[in-house]
Amino acid sequence: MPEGLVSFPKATIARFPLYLRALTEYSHQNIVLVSSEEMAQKVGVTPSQLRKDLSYFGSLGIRGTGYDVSYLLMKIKEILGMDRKRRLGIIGAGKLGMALAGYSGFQQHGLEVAALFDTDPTKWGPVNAQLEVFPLTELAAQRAKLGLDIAVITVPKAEAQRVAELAVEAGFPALWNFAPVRLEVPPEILVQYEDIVVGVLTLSHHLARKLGS
Amino acid sequence: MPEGLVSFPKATIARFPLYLRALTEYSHQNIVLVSSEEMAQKVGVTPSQLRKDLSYFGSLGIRGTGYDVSYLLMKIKEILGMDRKRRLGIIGAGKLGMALAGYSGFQQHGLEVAALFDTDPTKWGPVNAQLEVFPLTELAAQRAKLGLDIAVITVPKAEAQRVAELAVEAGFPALWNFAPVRLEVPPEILVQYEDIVVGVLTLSHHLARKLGS
DNA sequence: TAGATTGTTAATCGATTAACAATC
DNA sequence: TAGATTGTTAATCGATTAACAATC
Repeated sequence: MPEGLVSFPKATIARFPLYLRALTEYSHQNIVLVSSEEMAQKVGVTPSQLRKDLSYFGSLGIRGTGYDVSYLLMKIKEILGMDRKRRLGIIGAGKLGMALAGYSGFQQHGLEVAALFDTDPTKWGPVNAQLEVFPLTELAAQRAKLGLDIAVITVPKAEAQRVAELAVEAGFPALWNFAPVRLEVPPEILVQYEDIVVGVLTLSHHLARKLGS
Repeated sequence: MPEGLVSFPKATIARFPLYLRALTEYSHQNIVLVSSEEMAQKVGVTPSQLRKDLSYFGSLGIRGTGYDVSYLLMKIKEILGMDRKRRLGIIGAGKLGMALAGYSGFQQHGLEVAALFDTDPTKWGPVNAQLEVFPLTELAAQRAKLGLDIAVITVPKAEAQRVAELAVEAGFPALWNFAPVRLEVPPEILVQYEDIVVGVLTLSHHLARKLGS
């Protein structure tokens, strides 16, 4: 299927990070080939769905044989934009912001926390050898200087909208928002919402139905 | 629509925490009535979708008038199982586990971190006045004693499956898994997966398409 | 060639939206 | 009653699955 300017099912894209992980593991185990059957089972989807998902991006397997692990790994990294390093700027150097800054899982996915920003002067300064908390007023300057791609919003709910607007003005093309509010931004800005409470509340709902309370 | 033993669209349930938040805010602002139009706009869904979602749980509004904020709030809390307090036991007192234990947003959603567990003896003991890290061997005993409902898995990937099995043996009906692996558990056990990297990688994908790299 | 497994089509399933009758 | 807004139906849209032809 030719690519062109089409966009792909949201649900498909959301499964690619899972495929990525499975393939990384196969690669570490020196497994060279996998079938859709085997990999689907590992990831928890149907073989049909796995093949369909991959087919949106071309003919990535070998009929009668399966998928070449390292080739597919490369393609999926490309699809997820991991062939180029993405730099994150975290706005809000509170508990959550600092916890994210210290998260070790980003690196292996081509992501790097390159700066933090805060309005509180007591927080300004180096965090470690590679990382510094800057005044929020330096957002635009540091975005350009450090080549930041994604603004991570970890400020309190009440400040999230204002901070989002600052990030847009500063030239960020994408926002990753941890504040539990809907952001009003121009349509060309990409926004990803992250909400820790949604998952556990749906669990709570199912628990209530299951236990009858 | 009568309830019976039917289950509701997953996507519908996932939107209820958003409705909950909007209603909580209206309530704080002493707003008594809202229309589906107004509330949908705030949450970022269509009015049709909001009304459809609510309609699965009965006739919760007043035709010609709108929805009574406090009544709807009560119903949604009920639907999400928030009428009863849910107690969480966090397995893995590492960085992530401790960060979750300190998260202040749980309380207002009827959730409470009531215990932590770890195999490392240097971590055992009180965290603060209300919270203690227990040896993992005490999982079953403390689950029963403290009335824990949900096991939160924050151990490294390699240990997640083993820990999940221990939690099931200990009698937990639900698991909230932060380790990036699929868990094999009996079908009656509820499992919710949480994966911080999925969101930002889909953002990275869209960014790659948007910027052409 | 025979066996295996992909890539793709068509059928099915589920979720969203638009429109409007019901009713406050 | 007239105006407003819900609850619900039917149409649309999108995603998943099953089946199989293509092909290694």
